[in-house]
Amino acid sequence: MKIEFLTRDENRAVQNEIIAKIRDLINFKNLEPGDKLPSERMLSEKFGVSRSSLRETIQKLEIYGLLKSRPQSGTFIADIGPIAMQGMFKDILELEAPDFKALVETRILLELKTCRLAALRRTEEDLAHMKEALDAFADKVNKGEDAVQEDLLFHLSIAKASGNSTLNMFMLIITPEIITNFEKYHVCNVDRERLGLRIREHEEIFEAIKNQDPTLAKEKMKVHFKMLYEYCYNIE
Amino acid sequence: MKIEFLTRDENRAVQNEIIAKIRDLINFKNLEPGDKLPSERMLSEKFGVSRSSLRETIQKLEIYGLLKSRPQSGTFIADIGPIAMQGMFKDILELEAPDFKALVETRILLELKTCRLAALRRTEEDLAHMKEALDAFADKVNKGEDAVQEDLLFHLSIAKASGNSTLNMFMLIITPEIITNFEKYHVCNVDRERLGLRIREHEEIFEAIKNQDPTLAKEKMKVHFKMLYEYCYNIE
DNA sequence: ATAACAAAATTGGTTAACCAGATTGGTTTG
DNA sequence: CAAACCAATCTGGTTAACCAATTTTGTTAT
Repeated sequence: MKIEFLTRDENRAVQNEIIAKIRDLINFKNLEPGDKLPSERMLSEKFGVSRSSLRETIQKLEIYGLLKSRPQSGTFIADIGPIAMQGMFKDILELEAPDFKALVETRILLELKTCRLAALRRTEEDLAHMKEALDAFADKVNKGEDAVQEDLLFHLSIAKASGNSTLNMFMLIITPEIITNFEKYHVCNVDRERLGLRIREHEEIFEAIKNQDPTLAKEKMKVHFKMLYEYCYNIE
Repeated sequence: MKIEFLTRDENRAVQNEIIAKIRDLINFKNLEPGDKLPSERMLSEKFGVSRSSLRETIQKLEIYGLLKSRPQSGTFIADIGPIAMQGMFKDILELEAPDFKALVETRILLELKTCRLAALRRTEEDLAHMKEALDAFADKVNKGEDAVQEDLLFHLSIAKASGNSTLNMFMLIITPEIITNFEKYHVCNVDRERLGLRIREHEEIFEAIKNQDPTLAKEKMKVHFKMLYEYCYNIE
């Protein structure tokens, strides 16, 4: 158990060292945006790390948009300029692991937006998808079973209906962590009455989106979160 | 040029195939949360793909929180339950590439929040960091040079001051794409008078955060974005 | 029968050799 | 002299062999 975290941290530390070395290389050699980085072989030798570790790190920096690898050609520096590049590197290296509070805070922010956008943009297909998730949640609750998963899937169906793939992606990234923390802190263990209320809230959100009323949808989502919010903050 | 996108899409397509195969495996074999996936060697052979491709895919699914690799032990399925698992897989596979509109929309949402949080939580260190970025921006503008990078770095310093590492991470992810699109569409090419106004807006945001006035900070940020917003929407 | 231990097999991670396509520099040809 | 072409070289991607730690399993001693 402890070892897992240790190796993870070690791994992260190694990767951060490589990131710092790449930053220094770009800085020192005055590499301009669009320039080609030295080949992976050269870099791995120069840095004294395995080529696979280096490739892994490059892939991470590709996610952050700082590098672009082109097959059989080379790895290139993104066109964001040297100053932004150095700033981004600094921030990425200093970035710390998210805590539960940050996750919930972010989730609420994202969902109030996706909800509103979904009301504006949802297609018939989106509605069908949402309805399906809604029914699955209600069924599970009525059976008296745990329904955290179905709950979250309904919210994800809203994110999808928002038509904003960036917001959708962000919701997907935070959702598993949210679920595990919910189960960990037993956020889901609420009484039957409250769960029935939860279904109604979902239905009201769904109806607002169906009727293309963004203001109402957001308002209903806010109410939905209000209970969750105070429940979460009681834990900490 | 065209080839780059082709190979990227091909790569993505291959990865998505592997993701689908992993999903089917979990589904078909009724693997429970916490269960161990077959070894990388077995999977790569079974799927008919290279082990490195498989590892790459596993790493991607680790980012989304669906899998957890433990050295010398195995790859394990996250504790989010089978239903959430299948839903997540579906959404990830259907996720499409973000467009500029989605990026700007997301950015504005994130920044109105980070700005507010920064006003509540900023430390003295954060303030110093922000002030530095602010001055760098003003200097560059006063010299009549392009200052898109400094502009964005000021905004990133606010994200950092928000004390929410998830929001900070999301800002880091979208920023490079924002910069390149800004330069592509020449969003930065505005007249001197407007740039002077931009500096004042930054200063006002900074002051509001310094004075720990979240409402004012958000309001000032909203004004700041109003100009940007209408400018962006004129392009499309 | 059970607990302790050790050896063998299995694991993700690493390294090194290999591949196909892109780049480049020199040569040829109009 | 310039443009076209071709082969040598360099690239990221792939494959296969290797490593160290872990897990399992069989054996032994109590």
